[in-house]
This record gives sequence, C-alpha cells and structure tokens, in this order.
Amino acid sequence: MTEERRRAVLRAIVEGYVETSEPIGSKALAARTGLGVSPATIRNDMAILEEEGLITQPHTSAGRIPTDKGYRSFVDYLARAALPDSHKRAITTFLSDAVDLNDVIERSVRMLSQLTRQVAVVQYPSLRESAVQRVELVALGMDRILVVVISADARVEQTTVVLTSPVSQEELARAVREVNEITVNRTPTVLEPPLRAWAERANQPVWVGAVAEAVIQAARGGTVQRVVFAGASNLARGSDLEADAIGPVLDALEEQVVLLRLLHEMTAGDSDVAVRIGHETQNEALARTSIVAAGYGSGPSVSLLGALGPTRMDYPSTMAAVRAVARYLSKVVDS
Amino acid sequence: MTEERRRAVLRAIVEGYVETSEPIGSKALAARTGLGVSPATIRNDMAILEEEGLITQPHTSAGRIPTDKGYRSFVDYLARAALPDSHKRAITTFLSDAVDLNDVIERSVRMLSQLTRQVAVVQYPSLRESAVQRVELVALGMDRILVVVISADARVEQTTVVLTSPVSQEELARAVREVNEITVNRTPTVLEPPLRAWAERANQPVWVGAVAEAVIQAARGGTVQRVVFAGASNLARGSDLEADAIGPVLDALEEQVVLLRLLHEMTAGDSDVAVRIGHETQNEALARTSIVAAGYGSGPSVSLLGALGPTRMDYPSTMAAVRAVARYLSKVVDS
DNA sequence: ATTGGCACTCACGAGTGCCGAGTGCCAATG
DNA sequence: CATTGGCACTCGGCACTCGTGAGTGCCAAT
Repeated sequence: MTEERRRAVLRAIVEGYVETSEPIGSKALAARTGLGVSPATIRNDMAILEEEGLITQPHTSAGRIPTDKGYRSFVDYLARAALPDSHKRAITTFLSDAVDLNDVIERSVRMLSQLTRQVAVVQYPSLRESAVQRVELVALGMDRILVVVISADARVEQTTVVLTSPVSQEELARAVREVNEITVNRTPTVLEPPLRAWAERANQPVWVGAVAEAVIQAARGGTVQRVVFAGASNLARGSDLEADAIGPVLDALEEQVVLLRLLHEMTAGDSDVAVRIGHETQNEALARTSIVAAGYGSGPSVSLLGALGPTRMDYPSTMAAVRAVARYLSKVVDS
Repeated sequence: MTEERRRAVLRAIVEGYVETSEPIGSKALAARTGLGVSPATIRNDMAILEEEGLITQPHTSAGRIPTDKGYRSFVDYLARAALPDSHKRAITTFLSDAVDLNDVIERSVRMLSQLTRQVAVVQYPSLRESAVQRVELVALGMDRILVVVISADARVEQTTVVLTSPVSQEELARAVREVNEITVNRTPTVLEPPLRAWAERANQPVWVGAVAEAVIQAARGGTVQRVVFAGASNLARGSDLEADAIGPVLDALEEQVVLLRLLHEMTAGDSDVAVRIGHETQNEALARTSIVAAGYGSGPSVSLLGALGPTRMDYPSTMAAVRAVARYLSKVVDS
C-alpha cells in the first residue's frame, strides 16, 4: 500500500512537472494525487524517492523534479496512453496519398513532428532483399560513370564510378546489356557471384570491376544510410532547453553518424518502442534530451524512426505517436 | 570630404558592431576610424546618419547600431573582401572527391556553413535541357507504377502513378520498350509531342496517359525543387538572435516553399551575389536575419545557394564565401 | 566646419528587505 | 507502524533604490 502510493507520487510528480515545467511541492501533490493523504505524508514519501535517486530538488526549498532515473521508472512501469482518434485519422489520410518512397518518408517525418511536437527523425529504409529491376549506366563527362540500380520495391540507388581511362559509348552499351542480363530479376545474394565472375572474365576493361562492385552495393541497399528530420523548431518552442543547449543538439541532428549509431543501439530492446532518457544517450550534446524510437518494416533488418525532445517531455503520448507512425509505415513499406 | 567621412563613420559603425555586438559610441568611433577628428565631430555626423535612417540607438544614451538600411548601404557601397587562401584550398580539396550529384550538394552545403559560420542553403540543380538516357517503369504492388527517368546529366527523377485497374507484366514491358524508343537521346522539348501522340494512340490502355505525363514532368527536371540546409546550430551559437526568434527561423528553413520563393526573387539583381537584409526578406520570421545568395550553373536557368544569418553578420566575408562556393559549384555542374 | 564644455538621460548592476513556497523534524495519534 | 499537524528554517524571486558611467545634444568659441 505504502509502496503503491509512492509509485503514484512519482507518477504525479512526472506528470505535473511535464505539464507545468515547474518543480512540484508536497501540497500541490497532495491535492493532485486524489489520494486523501496529507502533505506531510507525501513529504515522507518524497524523502524516500529522493533517497532512491528518482527525484531531486533543484535547490533547497523548492519542489521536486524527476531525475533521469525517475523518468526511466516512469516510462517502464507507469506510462501508457492511447492515441487520440483524431491523430489516427490524421496519419492515414495524410500519408496515404504519398507519391513515392521519398514522399512517404518526408510526409512521415513531418507528421510525426506535428503529432509529438518534438523533433522527428526517420531513417530511410535499408537493405532489403528485393530483386533488381534494371541497371543503367550513364557516362558523365569523360571520366565518370553514373550507376543507377532500380529494384522491384521502388528503390532507386545511384552512385558514380571514377574512371582512369575514357570509355566509349559502344563499350558502355555492351556493359549495360550484359549487366542487365545477369542481374535483372535476381536478388542481391543471388546475383553477386555471377556478376563478379563476369567482371573478372578475360579481356574485360578494368572499369567493369568497379561498376560491378557499385551495382552490388546499390542492390544491397545503397552505401549510405540516410536520416531525415523535421520539426527542429520544436526544440526552441518550449523554453525548456536553455538557449545555449540547443546548438549542440542541432549539430547532433545534422551529424547523421551520431544519430544512426544511437538509433541502432536502441533496437536491442525488442519491445515495440524504445526510450533513451537524458544521459542514457551517452552523448554530451543530448544529455538533456530523450529519444523515443521504434523500428518499422520487417524481415532481417528493420529501419528506425523516432522523436527527440527535452527529457521533460510527454512520454506516454510521444510513445503512442511513434508507435502509430511506425505501424503505419511498416504497412506501407512491406506492401 | 565631409560626405566621405560620413561614409567612413557608417562603415566603422557596421564593422565595430559586427565585431563586438555592442552599440558603438562616439568616443570609440573617433579612435577606431583613425581619422583625426574629435568625438564631437563624429556626433554631428552620427546625427545626420540617424536622420537619413541609416543608424539608430537602441535606447537613449546608448551608442548607435546600423539599421537595415544602414547595412544595405554598407553592402552596396562599402563591402568588399577577399577569401582567405586557406578557404579557397578547403573548397577545392573538400569538394573534389564527391562521388555523385547528391554528394556534391551535400558537401557544398556543409562547406558553406563552415566557411560562413551561418546556415547554408543549397538548392538542387533544376530544369536542365538534357537528353533522356533511359526510362524505367516498375510495378508497385497492384495499383501503382514507379516511373524513373535517367537523364544524360546524371539526374535521376522518380514519381509514382496510381492506377485505376491492374496492369499485366507484359503490358508494362511493352510500354517500357515503346517509351524508351520514343524518348531516349531526346531532350524534353523534342520528346514531348511524340510521347503525347503515342499515349493518345488508339487502343492504348488508359494508364499510359498518366505515365506519359509523368515522364515529361520528370524529364523537365522533376516536379519538386528541393532545398537542403546545414549549420542550423550556427543560429544558436552567437547569442545574437534572442532564443524565441530562432524557432520561427527554423520553421522557415524547413518550409521549403518560403525559401524557394525568396531565393528566386533574389535572382533579379544580376550582380554575382545578392543580399536581402532583415525586413527586405518580406517575411516576419526572417525579419532579423539576412540572406546572401548567388546563382550557380549556367544556361537558361540557374540554381541558387546562399547563407542565412542574423542581420548583424559579417557581410564581406560571407559574400566572398558564397561567391567562391557558387563559382566552384558552377564548374562542377557545368562539366 | 570643427571643437571643447556642459548638463542631461538612461541602462545596468549592486545592495537591500520582504514574502511565500517548500522542506525536515518531532511529537501526537489511531 | 504509518499518518498527521505543527513549527522553525531556508532560500529563490521580486520589488525597490541608488550610484555610476557611457553616451548624447546643444551651444559658444575658433
């Protein structure tokens, strides 16, 4: 009973602080929880919670605010919220008339940033075992070849290959024909050996090796993994992060590498949505922010999307929104 | 003589304010200009400059700061700076090993944001009259077709077309063959009439019309014009913009439309770099920022790139950096 | 046209005192 | 043993004042 009440107190502190962004005192709490207990009782509970490291006071004679650990406990045991119907409808109507994969991703990230009122992050889908539909080679000036690989699942990957010596149109045309013969309607794993063999055949020009590698890479899902974000202005809206803390966060967002690593690590926890809170991000710049992420798509490798905001965020509804968009995106991408 | 000195005073005010970000007083000015005149003289000049609307004082008994109009006069008549050699070298070395068009653009925008310490903006090259290299159609699920158009200048455009009734693989293959026969090695203007004619031929399925339109659009340079930016954190770095002013700016950056319109308007001035200062942007959110832009590429339509920062920015060196990157990008894109 | 002098105006920071929210502890109670 | 009311104590924040100094505008002198 007393233990149960302490949970309720923690919950009330988190919810209250998220709502008002001001430290919560014992009196306000006593009213808010609805449990008919006096402020003094609450104070005792708070003392214990503080000892456990779940809450802290910014300065003597102020109310309490949750620590990272407190938020953690909150999301692990206490958070749960349904997505409002209006949001559900918004997702389907807004995303359903996207015209291509880029558009889907772009709309998703915008949508998610609006729903959560946070910065939304979406990783481009990657690494799918789907058959090659067509390979195209285009001469670029004298010393480069553009390699375009179109796969059956609407992905278009492109790279360039740098040449050491010029190549004739005839050679190129022949290469296009041969590469397509070998690759079309084959998945990356299947097409790899024959393509390599072709490149290593006698009296092939040297550049075909490079082209073959480029095609294999592209078929596999491209060399680079991209991440797009939207809603950066939400960082500034709430006067929550101090002004000088938002610069580094923006840097981290543009620094794709950081984000990708972070998102990747988050897949480990296999529940549907994963949450990293404050210092859990292991990143100086993001020490005052949290990330709520979920995978989408299916099969061997999922891609990720998520929302990033101040540690003092509305976890339940953010998690609900992330989950919903991930679900929807899965449907679209898997079809 | 007296007129000439007033210009020098204005210049010194701008330069001083940019450097220190504090209003400049008559005494400091008298020292800084180097002209051997007394503070009192400067005061007279300042009174006139203020009457002309070029400078203002934030409050009584403070120094003067430039108005938008003052900055304008400064960039029109007084600004000129060379790019440091180190920067020149940075541009060529960093941009020369880009692997494809996307990469060039991405590197450019990063480079520019570093050089200027502002937010850099680069528009994707658009709308070029270059021949079609290959058109590919891919069935997406049952009711969509992905249209990919590859043009000789390494552009890859994609759209989807929604179908009302399913289409067979055979039909699709035939369409691919016929469309390529008509379009390959032809420029958009040339291929448009025959492609339309083909689509309107008797007993063609209905969907070919939509496909034909999509191909024409894509060949023309795609339906959407994209803008990428980098260095958003530079907005926060200088404590120049008040914290609550940066949110709207971030919004404007993500709102591609606003930026595109603005950049487009700036081409009018045909000198190499154009500058919009403060309210000249005609945009509430950008009222406290300036944009330095330049076109790159050549031919009928140029694309744009630029730097965006607080009105209190270092115009001469920003202009030099923008000019240099634009020059370099022109070389790359035109080749 | 330029200059020194002079009175005037404010923004800003330091110093002060008060108020109230919030705490910890203790003794009393069921 | 958990809960409660009471009480002394601590500080952050706010309002207020006041001195200081930078900077100005104007005027008379050169």
